[in-house]
Amino acid sequence: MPAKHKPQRRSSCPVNASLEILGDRWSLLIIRDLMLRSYRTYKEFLSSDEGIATNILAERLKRLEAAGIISTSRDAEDRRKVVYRLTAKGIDLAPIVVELILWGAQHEATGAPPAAIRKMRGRREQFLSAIRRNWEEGGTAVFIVGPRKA
Amino acid sequence: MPAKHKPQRRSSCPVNASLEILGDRWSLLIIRDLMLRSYRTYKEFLSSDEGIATNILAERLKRLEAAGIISTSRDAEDRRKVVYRLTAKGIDLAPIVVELILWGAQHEATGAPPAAIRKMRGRREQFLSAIRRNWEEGGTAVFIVGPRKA
DNA sequence: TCAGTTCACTTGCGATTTGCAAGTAGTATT
DNA sequence: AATACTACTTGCAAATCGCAAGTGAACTGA
Repeated sequence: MPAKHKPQRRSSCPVNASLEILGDRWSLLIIRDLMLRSYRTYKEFLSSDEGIATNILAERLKRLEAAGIISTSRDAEDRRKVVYRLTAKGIDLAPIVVELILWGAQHEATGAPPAAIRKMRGRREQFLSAIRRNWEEGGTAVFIVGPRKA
Repeated sequence: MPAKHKPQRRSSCPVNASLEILGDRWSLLIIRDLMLRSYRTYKEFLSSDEGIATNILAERLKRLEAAGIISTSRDAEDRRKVVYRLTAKGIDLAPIVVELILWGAQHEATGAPPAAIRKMRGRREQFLSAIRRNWEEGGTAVFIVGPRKA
C-alpha cells in the first residue's frame, strides 16, 4: 500500500508545530472572533474589520477544522447557515490569544481601552476562566467589541 | 510635502496589531532562537532545524528591527559578525512564546520532553522570570535544545 | 601580502499564495 | 414564482516564498 502523505513537520519543536498551524495573518483572528466575540457564521467572520477575503476565509476554516481546532454543524433553524465552534483544542488557544492582546496593546497603537487591558493583565487567570466557562456553556458572551455598525 | 506612508493597520484590534508584526511562519522562530537558545548571529539562525531561506531570514530580521523587537550591533572581536539581540519590547514576547510551546506540546506530536513541559506549565512564572533575568544579564542560557550537530 | 575562507547578506527566478471580483448552489422569504 | 440570503467556488493578476547562485567586506594562514 502507498505510504500516507503526512504533512511532515519542518522540525520537532513545539513552537514550530504551533506556527505551522497558526502562523499566518488570519487564523488567529478567526479564533479571536470565535473565542471573544462569539461569532459563529461565515458571514460574521467576513464582517470583521480586518476584511478577510472570502476565498481565504473558506480555506482557513477548512485548515482549522482539519487541525481539530474548530468543528462545524448546520444551524437547525436555518439550514443555510453553517455554525462554527471551537473544540477543546481550540479553546486551549485562549492563553495565546490573551498574550497577543496584552503585547499588542502594550507595544503598539491600538484602540484597546487601557482600563480593560489593565484588568486583563491583573486578572489573567480569572479572565481565562471566564472565557473557558463561557465556552463550556456554549455561551455567547462578548469579551471584546467588534466593528462599529456605522 | 507628501504625506508619510504610515503602514496603516487593517484594524485597531491589539490581536491584529500583534499578528501584523508576528503573523507568519518564521518571525517567532527567530525570536525563539534569540530568547531560548541565545542565538546571536545570522549563521546561527540559518542553522536552525526549520531551514529558513537566507533571503527570508534577511527580510525578517529587517522587519523585526523596524518593529523595534530586535537591535543589531557589530561584534567587537570579529567585525564581519552582526550581533542580534532582543529589545525590551522583544523580551516581552516571552509569554507568547511560552504559550506557543505549551499548546504545541500538548496538542501536537513534538519532540518536547514531557517532564520539561510539565515543569514549564507548573512553574510558568518562574520560567518567565528566568528568561527575563537571563536577558537582563545579556546571558547565554539555553532553555531549549537546538538542532543535533549530526 | 595575498590567496582562500567566512560571514552577512543580495539577486534571479520559478512556484506558491494572496487578494479582489465575479459567479454558483442550496435554502429561506414574500 | 420570484427574489434574496448564505456559504462558498472560480479566475486571475500581483505579491510573496523558497531555492540556488553570487557579492563584498573582514578574517586567517602561509
